[in-house]
Amino acid sequence: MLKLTKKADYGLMALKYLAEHPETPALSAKDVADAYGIPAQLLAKILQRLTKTGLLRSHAGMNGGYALARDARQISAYEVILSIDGPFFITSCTRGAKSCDLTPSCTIKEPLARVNDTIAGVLKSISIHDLADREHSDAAPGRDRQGLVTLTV
Amino acid sequence: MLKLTKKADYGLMALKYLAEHPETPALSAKDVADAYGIPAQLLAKILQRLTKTGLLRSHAGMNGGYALARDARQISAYEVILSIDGPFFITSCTRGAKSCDLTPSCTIKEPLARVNDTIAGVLKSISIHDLADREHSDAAPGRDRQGLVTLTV
DNA sequence: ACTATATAGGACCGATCAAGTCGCATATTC
DNA sequence: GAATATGCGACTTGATCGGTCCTATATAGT
Ligand code: SF4
Ligand code: SF4
Repeated sequence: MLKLTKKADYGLMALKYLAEHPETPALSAKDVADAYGIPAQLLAKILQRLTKTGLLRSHAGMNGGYALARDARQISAYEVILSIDGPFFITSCTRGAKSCDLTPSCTIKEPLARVNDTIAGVLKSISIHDLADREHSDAAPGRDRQGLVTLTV
Repeated sequence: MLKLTKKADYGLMALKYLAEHPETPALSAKDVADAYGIPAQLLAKILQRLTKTGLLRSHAGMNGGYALARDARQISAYEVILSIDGPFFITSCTRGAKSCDLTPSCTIKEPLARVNDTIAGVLKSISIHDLADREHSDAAPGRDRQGLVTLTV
């Protein structure tokens, strides 16, 4: 329950890795997979998905690979999860097609929808850059960087 | 991914229902199940779980049933989910026993752990009472009730 | 041209887990 | 003692996740 898929996990790791190597023009799926021990074929498909949704730019052939399509600051964890796992919903209803059959009688779907939005907001407030540049975290200048999320049930 | 189990859903609904009927000494699992169309046997086991974790008080026999063990304000959604679905973790690692085998090389588990805490905080800030008393939401007095959650990746 | 490298993507499989059912034991009230 | 209700474990079914395999295509270097 409420568990991130490993695919999304891997995707985040890969994007972070790409963000940490801005000098290289492109890194292959195998490069990234080897760096962490992720199954190469699996990661390949994940990166393909991220490419199709526009988060990555790919280049086939030798010395090919993937590179971030945007600045790491402009890519949110939410987008990554969305790309890999599809629409983000914590409840079974709101899942377009075959939802929970007691949707009409349910009285908590509205409040839960708000919780859903809140969590989505948290994810949206996290960028790949945030994951990557951990080292300067404490040495950050006066204005501490922190996302404020308001939750009104 | 990141989806609440229906069991937790049902549990929240049931608790809310109990919170809305404070006059009755106890409501049976069947009562609640019929009120929403939840499979009775399934809900029974959920309520038993909630009883075992101390969120509900049960009474067997005729006119028996369940009642909230505490005030609805003192029961958080987090506790409910925890009781029904077990420990709350969005990642596969930190799952005590058989975790992800690339835990050592993973570089995002720490940031994700912080996200985990943030989401847990959101859930903790929601009480059964919040789910139940929806009607006076807009008519609330000056100080608007809203949970502030700080997220520092 | 040929080959090595790399992306693109479909088919498939096994393990796990959620959801729900069944059966039986126990407690309580009438 | 019958009706009601909790308590609890075993079980079945279906979906989803994690992962593999196989093929097609694109590109760079020799
Ligand atoms: S309808 Fe109510 S019970 Fe069914 S999934 Fe949505 S929230 Fe959960
Ligand atoms: S170790 Fe990294 S990859 Fe494995 S589960 Fe934890 S976070 Fe996800």
